[in-house]
Amino acid sequence: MSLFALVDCNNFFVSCERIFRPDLNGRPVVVLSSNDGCVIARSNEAKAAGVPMGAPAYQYRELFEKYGMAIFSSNFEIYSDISARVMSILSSYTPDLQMYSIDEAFLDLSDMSDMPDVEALGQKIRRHVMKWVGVPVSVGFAPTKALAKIATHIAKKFPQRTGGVYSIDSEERRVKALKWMPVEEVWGIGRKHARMLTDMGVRRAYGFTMLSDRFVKEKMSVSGLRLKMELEGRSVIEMDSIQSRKNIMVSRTFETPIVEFDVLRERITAFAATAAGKLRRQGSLARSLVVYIRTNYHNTSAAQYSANRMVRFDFDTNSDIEIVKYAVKALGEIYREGYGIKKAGVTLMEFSDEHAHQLSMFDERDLRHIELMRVMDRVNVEYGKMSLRLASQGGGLREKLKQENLSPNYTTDINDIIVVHAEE
DNA sequence: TCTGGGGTCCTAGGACCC
DNA sequence: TCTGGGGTCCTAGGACCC
Repeated sequence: MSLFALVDCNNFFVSCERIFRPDLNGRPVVVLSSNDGCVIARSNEAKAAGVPMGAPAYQYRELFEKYGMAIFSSNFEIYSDISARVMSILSSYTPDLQMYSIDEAFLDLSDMSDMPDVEALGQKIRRHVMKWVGVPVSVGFAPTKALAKIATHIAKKFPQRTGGVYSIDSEERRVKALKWMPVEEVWGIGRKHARMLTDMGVRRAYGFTMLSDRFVKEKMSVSGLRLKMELEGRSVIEMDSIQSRKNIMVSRTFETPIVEFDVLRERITAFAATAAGKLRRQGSLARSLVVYIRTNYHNTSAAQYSANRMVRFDFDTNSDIEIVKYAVKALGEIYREGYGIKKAGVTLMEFSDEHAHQLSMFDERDLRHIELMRVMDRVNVEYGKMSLRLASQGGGLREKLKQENLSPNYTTDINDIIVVHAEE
């Protein structure tokens, strides 16, 4: 019998900001996307005030004002750091941990020698994370990942009754949960499929599991079928760990569209260099990349253009210099004069392990790059990001980003470390 | 005037090869 | 006149996730 726990941080980005601003507990808080464009995290109070997920910030200024909401620009340096601390605590419960996203992880407890008292275990995890990191979490237990998702959903939705921990550990609870769960909130059923299902009169997860396998597969492909099996209690969803990611993407939306090739090249260069740095940090080499550019699709009156180009390298590499060279080449092939490019990005693909890599006789990799990159990464850790960079990448990633409400990097930048005033 | 960034998986069609 | 079938790669798009 399989058993999974899903641990999910509550309103994660907001909770991160509150660690350093405890005065904001109980007050409405929102966190905005890059460029301060739209809302990507809300406290319970902000949700209650009617701020939807993904809301464009400019449309909600009045509401923010009315409720005296605290507004933060997103600070992913802090969030990643807090996330790593939470994950490290969770991994002390089982080595079989799959970080599913920045704020949640599945713990595979199937191999535990004796069946744990899940209620007690869940509470222990909650206290542990709260005490050592200061982030509230919800915990759900179930025999499959999709059911554990629902269990966590229930724990979060009814904190008073569940104490933040819920377990789907009997057929009775499974059916009860599915009969309660709205179909559009089920993990794996998105807008399109939810619409199709409710149009047919299927409004709850339970109704979805009553459909025929054939129908589900035809309309929702094998992913839909796997989901159905999971909801029925058969564990079939496997997940790779975050360490074996298949792509690394760096992209940005520009505040003002970019028309000139030289400006665009500078941005693409910065994206490629940032992606290469991430690649080195996870100890991988890449074999290919995709560069994409597109105009603003919200602006329907302007001429639209979007394109992407894949290039395969002559050899596996993680050098800024090589990767930037290929990215600029790809950009050159898709660039068209006269379009205002609103968003662009670089994705690295086809990874291999840096250390397992065998130098072939025909390997054209310039070995001097390896040492150069090592030095560059070291300098940047010691003296701050972007201290050392390629001349062609301009001001780097943050250039032209609007971030009016950015919090300091309390935990990751020595200059921003929190100061405690002690009184006698 | 303003609308994120980073991922995964699946399917279908065309090119090309034998 | 007749005009296969299987495999792989690439591209593009759709749907979903947090």
